[in-house]
Amino acid sequence: MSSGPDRRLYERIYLVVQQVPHGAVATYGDIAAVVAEGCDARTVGYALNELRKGREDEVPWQRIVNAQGGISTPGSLQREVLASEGIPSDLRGRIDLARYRWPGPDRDWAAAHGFAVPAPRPAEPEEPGGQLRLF
DNA sequence: CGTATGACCATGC
DNA sequence: GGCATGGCCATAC
Repeated sequence: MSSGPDRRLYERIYLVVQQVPHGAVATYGDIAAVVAEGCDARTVGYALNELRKGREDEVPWQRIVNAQGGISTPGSLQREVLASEGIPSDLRGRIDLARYRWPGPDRDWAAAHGFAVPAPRPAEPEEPGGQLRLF
């Protein structure tokens, strides 16, 4: 069964992206791990690219960044919007994932929508050398 | 149906 | 740390 959902896959990707709250970011790989059905990081980027045709305001595409905390979209729009949401980027244009990364979808929500919830990974080590957290 | 492309990622040098 | 390569999966032609 479930053979060949085409654009349905995109809708599922959008659904997961919509779970990323204001003030947080997720990586393409994070989204793919939740969708997990014939979906990988690249497919997520492919799906989000389709949003540029008029659905930008339906899905918080700006909260999706690459695995290095960098912005993969051209221009500075995404970085500006994230900054307005309280997510700063350093001089290299990278976001502190250890601090702003979305922990994943709510377990009940995921189960209700048939998504697999990947096991929570051990907290990533913050930058050694005295990275001072503000809290 | 083979080839090329893409808002990716992990690995190796 | 940066650059090159392979792998990954879905679409377009």
